[in-house]
Amino acid sequence: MKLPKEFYLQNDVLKISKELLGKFLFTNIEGKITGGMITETEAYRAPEDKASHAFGGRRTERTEIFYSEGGVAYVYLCYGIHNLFNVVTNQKNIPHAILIRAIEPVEGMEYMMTRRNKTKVNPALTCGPGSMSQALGIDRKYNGTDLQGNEIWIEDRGIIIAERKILKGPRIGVDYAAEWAKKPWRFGIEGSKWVSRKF
DNA sequence: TTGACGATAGTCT
DNA sequence: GACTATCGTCAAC
Repeated sequence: MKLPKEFYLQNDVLKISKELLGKFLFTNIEGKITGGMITETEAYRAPEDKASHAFGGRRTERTEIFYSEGGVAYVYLCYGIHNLFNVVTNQKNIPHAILIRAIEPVEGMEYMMTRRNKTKVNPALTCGPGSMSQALGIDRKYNGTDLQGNEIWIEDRGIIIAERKILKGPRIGVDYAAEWAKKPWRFGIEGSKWVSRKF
């Protein structure tokens, strides 16, 4: 069951970030279906969130997709090397997004290992936002992709992560955002080894 | 037109 | 644990 459009239109990006844990992210790229269960997310809540690219309501060619209605992908290049995949949420003109940082592999392990040049299925394969995107074949071409389509989508397979099983911690790599960097807006599944770093 | 700077990951110590 | 490759983006010149 693909998550419906309404899921992404909810207004509480922190709540959606937690609800995405235990959902299944899939891609069908170059004829290869790959995917897994989402185990780690981070919320970005502009305009007030200094750590967001859309901080202060900034609109540029890159950030424009942030202002779309929820349910589309925001993919950008970080450090000149890594493609980072985000889900845009909320109503049109409200620039909220969720960075998907890690998945537990479920489908198409062979393809993911080839893309990542790895020989084992372990957290290095799909944990960390750059690694995950590479494993799934996501790059900047997919910026703006509608998650209701057949290239990238998220499924609900009936797994619910209880609030008490959700780990929370400060977001990674956003120290420049001062007090906003300290907010516990990074979420993970307790006990999962499929996370990019310890909480 | 140009220069400073990352929402990282892999390698080396 | 420290070091850094590498290039698109953005704001200033």
